[in-house]
Amino acid sequence: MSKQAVIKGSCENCYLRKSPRSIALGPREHQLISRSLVRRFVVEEGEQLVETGQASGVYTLYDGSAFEAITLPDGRRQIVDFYIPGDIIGFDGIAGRAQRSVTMMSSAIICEFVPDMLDLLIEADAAFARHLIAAALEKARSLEDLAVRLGRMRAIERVADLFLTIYTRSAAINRVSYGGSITCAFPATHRILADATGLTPAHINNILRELREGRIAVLSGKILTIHDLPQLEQLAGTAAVELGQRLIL
Amino acid sequence: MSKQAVIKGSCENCYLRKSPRSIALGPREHQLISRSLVRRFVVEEGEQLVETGQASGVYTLYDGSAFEAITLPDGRRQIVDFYIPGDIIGFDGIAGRAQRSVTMMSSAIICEFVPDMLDLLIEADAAFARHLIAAALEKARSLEDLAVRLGRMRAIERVADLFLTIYTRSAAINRVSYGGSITCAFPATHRILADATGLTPAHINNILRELREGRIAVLSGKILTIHDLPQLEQLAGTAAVELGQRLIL
DNA sequence: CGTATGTTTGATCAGCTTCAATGGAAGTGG
DNA sequence: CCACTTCCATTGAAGCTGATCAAACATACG
Repeated sequence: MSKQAVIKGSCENCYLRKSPRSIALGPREHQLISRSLVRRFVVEEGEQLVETGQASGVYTLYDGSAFEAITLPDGRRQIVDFYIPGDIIGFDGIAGRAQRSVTMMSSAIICEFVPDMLDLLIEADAAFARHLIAAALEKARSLEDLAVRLGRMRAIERVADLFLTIYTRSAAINRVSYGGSITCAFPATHRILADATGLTPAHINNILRELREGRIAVLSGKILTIHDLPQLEQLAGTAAVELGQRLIL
Repeated sequence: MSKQAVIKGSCENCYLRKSPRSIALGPREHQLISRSLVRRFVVEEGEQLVETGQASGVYTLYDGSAFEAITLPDGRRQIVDFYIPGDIIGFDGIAGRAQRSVTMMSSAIICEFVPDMLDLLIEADAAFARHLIAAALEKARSLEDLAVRLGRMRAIERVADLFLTIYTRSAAINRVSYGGSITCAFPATHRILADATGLTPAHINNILRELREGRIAVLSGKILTIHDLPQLEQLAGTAAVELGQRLIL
């Protein structure tokens, strides 16, 4: 955690808010958000945002990508969420929770807010409280999907489902390019994929080859390329859905 | 869904609220809750609370036990949550979400509230909004634990972890008896255990035998008996924690 | 009693893990 | 600019965990 930067402008004009899927907020909320912003800083690839057990604030991922993992006493690790630009990190209090960590998959820019910002916003506006509840429930929903993936899918289905999720979420923030094939950023190593799908890196490698040779999807050079979306959807057992609006701080 | 019953008394005096872990509410909240209660009715073992795709209200499980499951197109099923008395069902809108169902594991009594009760309460009181957010985040937290169980634990650890969770949550509502061994209600079939742990009924049976012969825990006659809590905790990789306060509607 | 549902057991097998070794790519210091 | 290091991807052999399938048994229930 390093390199504090100068903050220019207000959060109201944040580029992340330009998205049509960004929930509209009132002037009071904008003011509260801007005032709650503490700093914006860079976290390098591989570094963790919050060291275990430390107090922390609320963050948003301004740019870059990251994952949240839970580690068992013997070192086994389960990745429970991926973060992309615009996502709120730590509003569920990662800091107080042992063995939970957020690690950058690329060099990232983080906005840090004061720890009690959410309380202030809830107090200020019932509509905002509803947005926060919606955000929390959306997190729960995606964790339920993760449970299905881990508990009841075979290896290739798990990877397909993960890829589809990454694609869907990237599309929701306009970070997908459609030039013949669909491509979006996903700087995950095989180990990261393994820890996200409950598999081993060796087997992930087999699955990726299978997807590559089937001309379904390729992960290479930190870029996910989807050649055959219908087939990916069939493997995942779900169609790629358009995501609804989401809260941007 | 059947047998509508007469409702006597207000929610303020609900027996579920007697627990020391029940979050204290103000008079206005009590009034709003009581007024939002539509009916109380019985759902029989094996029946589902919400048929897929139907509109529904918000419920609490007044008595009995249930599970929430997600079903894949080909019939594979993952149980993502268990419910015990006092739990709120459907505040995340199970009704609108395909392939999601809540099934009773025993004959159960359900309190149904009006669908927009939560909005009313959020509007009425910021403190209540915070409780709801806390409840949603607690749900997310337990789903993260589920992900670890499914993704990174071996079979016996998964079952031990599940048993520990059931015990911890039962203890939080005073539904555990400590007579030499620890016992609490858990009317799950092997198939239910299998769908909760990502295993098969046949293998669940092997694991239960192992736990039984190791004098660690026994599941028999809808009762979970824990003979050796420390060993169960070691298998699960966690100590049984005392749960904090929770919202009772 | 007969039926349905759940439990128990065994044989066989597949999917994924484990372990080990090789190769490639990117970064670092001389 | 090269040698060195390090991390990651790739591959293969062997083995284990847990799945699958099938059948017998127990239990509850109408």
